[in-house]
Amino acid sequence: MGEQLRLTVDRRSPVPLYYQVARQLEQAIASGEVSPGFKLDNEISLADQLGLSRPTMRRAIQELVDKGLLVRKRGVGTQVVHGRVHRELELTSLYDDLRGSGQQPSTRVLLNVREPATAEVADELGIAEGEEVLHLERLRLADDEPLAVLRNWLPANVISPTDEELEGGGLYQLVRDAGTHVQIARQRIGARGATTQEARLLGRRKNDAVLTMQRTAYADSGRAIEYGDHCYRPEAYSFEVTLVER
Amino acid sequence: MGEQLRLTVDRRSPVPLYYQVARQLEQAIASGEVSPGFKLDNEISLADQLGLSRPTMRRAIQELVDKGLLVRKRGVGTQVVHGRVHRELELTSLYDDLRGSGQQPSTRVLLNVREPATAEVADELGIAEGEEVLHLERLRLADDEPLAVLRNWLPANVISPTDEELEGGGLYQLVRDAGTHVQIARQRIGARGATTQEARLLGRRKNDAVLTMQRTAYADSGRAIEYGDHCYRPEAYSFEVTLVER
DNA sequence: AAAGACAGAATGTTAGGACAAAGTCTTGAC
DNA sequence: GTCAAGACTTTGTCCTAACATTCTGTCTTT
Repeated sequence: MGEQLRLTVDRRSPVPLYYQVARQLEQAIASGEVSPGFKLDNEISLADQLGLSRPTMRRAIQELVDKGLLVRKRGVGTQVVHGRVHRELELTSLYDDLRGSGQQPSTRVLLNVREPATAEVADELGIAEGEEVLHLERLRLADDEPLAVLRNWLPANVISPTDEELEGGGLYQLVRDAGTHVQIARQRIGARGATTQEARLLGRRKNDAVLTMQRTAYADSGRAIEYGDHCYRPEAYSFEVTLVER
Repeated sequence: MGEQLRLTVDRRSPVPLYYQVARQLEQAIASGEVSPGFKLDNEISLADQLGLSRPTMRRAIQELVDKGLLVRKRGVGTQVVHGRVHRELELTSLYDDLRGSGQQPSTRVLLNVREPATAEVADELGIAEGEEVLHLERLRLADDEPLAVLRNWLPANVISPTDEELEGGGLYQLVRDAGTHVQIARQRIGARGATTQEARLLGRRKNDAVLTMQRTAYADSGRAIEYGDHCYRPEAYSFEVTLVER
């Protein structure tokens, strides 16, 4: 297969050079322009071809190694990994994920109130028990099929959304629009039997298996922004993770 | 809190300098020697203190930023993140995870045979249907409590373990001992009701919720090394993931 | 013919310097 | 007193350069 990687960089662009190269490489792999096992030219040669220094070229490659798309071996070279490539578990909202995969997401707001934080919520958010928090409960649907029950608690001053705003998009979009940058999130993924309420909302029976996810998200200031306790219909949703040995 | 970070490097060690520094920083954070919100000295000053160049110091810090332990902001500095720090989902075996957390892992071998690959297994391993594979089924216990049912398929020539070897440790250890380096793995995490057999093994009832994980692992050669289909008792096990916005 | 020595090729680590961009704080003008 | 301009601090990007380490294949020797 006459594979030939053609990369370019635009030095007038404000986008970092290593980032430009990484995205093009990623695109070439995702589109199948280069197939699994394809061996890249060595770093120095690639850098020369693009008029870059080796560290910059190396950084671009490293990005994709970290993502699990390329494999490097000392003394040998760099190859495109074998096996299917799929979308990563990223810091995106379920809403955006669904739209990205061609489904039609929608939201039903079940609860949108302010209340004092319970001990559990206060602990997760790192605030005092009883402090006011925004409590949201939403039912997320994909193509009008119930997919997940989303329960979230946010410190009082992060956002004050109307029901309409909640129905029009994802929670993270609202947080970003409010000028808060979500930097890091910790998730715990598990399973349990559905409660009566969850079963009713998801169209299942009580104690049928549901996939659960608890998440605490932090802003770049280090402050906790959101605690979420979600449960998903397992036939319709699963999490994917790629692990790379460094 | 009289916090003072004391780092050292050993230039005679074959361990890379950035790695030495990263591990010490990680240790200091994990042990609580520096508390959340602690502001590190700037990169140049830290590099000077250790007699390192700025790129090396920067790389050490980057490692921890990627792990979600530190947060950097341009013009401001680098801080230890708020919130609890817990063990990462890494490319380690369940066996090692359990031992690391102070529990006593054990294994009961249910099946250890060679058989022709089914279509599903062949597809996951990237081999031809009907090609010989090693098929393992194990029950993993923690402190004599059943924890997970582990089903694995490996290409025929990777390992040939005895039941005793399987009972003495994790699968990945055997693969490593055979000289194969596991480089990357893709995992899909979901949930479903337990089958009759799983329920019996795990001490649950049929259709009780179990947490499931399907994994395909690849060697650094790009060849698939293992396909696993595991299910866990959800009260006893969950997956943790840290997501970092870059 | 097989085993070991050696050279070549590729990535891994480290150094040191320069400038850019973003956030914070001080200073000065109104 | 308030607001804006500018100085300063700190991380972000990029460069050149050198040497180390590991793997592969070849060539020599036995």
